[in-house]
Amino acid sequence: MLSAKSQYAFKALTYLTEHYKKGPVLISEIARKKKIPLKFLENILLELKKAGILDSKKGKGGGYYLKQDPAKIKVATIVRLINGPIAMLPCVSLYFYERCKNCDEKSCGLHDLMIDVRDATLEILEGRTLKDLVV
Amino acid sequence: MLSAKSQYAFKALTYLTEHYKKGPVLISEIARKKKIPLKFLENILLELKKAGILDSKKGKGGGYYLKQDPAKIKVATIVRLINGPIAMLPCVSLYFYERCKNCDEKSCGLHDLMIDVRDATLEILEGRTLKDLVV
DNA sequence: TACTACCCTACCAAAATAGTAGACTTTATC
DNA sequence: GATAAAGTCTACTATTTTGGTAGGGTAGTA
Repeated sequence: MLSAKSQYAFKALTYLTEHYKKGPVLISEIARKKKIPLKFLENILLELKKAGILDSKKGKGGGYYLKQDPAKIKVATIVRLINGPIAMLPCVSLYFYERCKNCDEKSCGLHDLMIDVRDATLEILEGRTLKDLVV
Repeated sequence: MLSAKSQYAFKALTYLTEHYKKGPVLISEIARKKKIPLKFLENILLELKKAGILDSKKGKGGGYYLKQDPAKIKVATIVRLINGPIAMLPCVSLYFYERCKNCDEKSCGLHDLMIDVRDATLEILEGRTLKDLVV
């Protein structure tokens, strides 16, 4: 399941997508409109900025805005960033790989199955962008 | 990600699948062979028994065994039982549905996306059984 | 230079996860 | 029927993750 943090991130990003190219948006405005705890949202937006998804302007008239075209920001990227691995097992994760304890990957049926699940999931998450989230 | 508990459950079930129709298997044997903490495994097997997946025999010569044909036990069933929801959002879960806070499901892009992810995942998890986990 | 708004570190509480303890019950077999 | 084997059950504890808060620092703009 996506964490609350991830859901907040998507709500904020959706809001910023709707305001793309319309100047910086205040954290407090996003928090109010999307009903997200203000300080928690600050952390999330800062994280997205450090990852290169958002940029910000300080001082009066400042705020956050999308650094790239929302049609170029994949949903998969956001999930990995805020929520962590997409795969159901560490040993089949592309970006967070860890070897399994006590399980030979070459002869593990669960391993093979979870690769299929991962690929099916990625096919969707890699193919959709923030733009697709706005209806 | 699947919890450690879920991974233990699958290891144990795989072992029992390999011993299907060969009489009861000791908890301690499974724990030793699959390197699972004994008491933790006890809880897991008991849970699987209460759910109707396993059955057991008490006393000397006792142990656990699969109640049904491993080719008829879906992976999805086990995941739901031990790990919980398969969907990435409560509002798109078939078995653990909960309404979203502050999100109208009819106009939520994330909602629609996650339904697609859920269906792609289920297509695989509902189609494979314990038998498929044994290579 | 004062105000605004993001930046940053640290902290805290609650919930979920992982694992343990120990007493109890049932059953096979000698 | 005694005994030992083996699952049953309740409860507890420790650790990690998650969700959220506090408050001062820093930079930009008018």
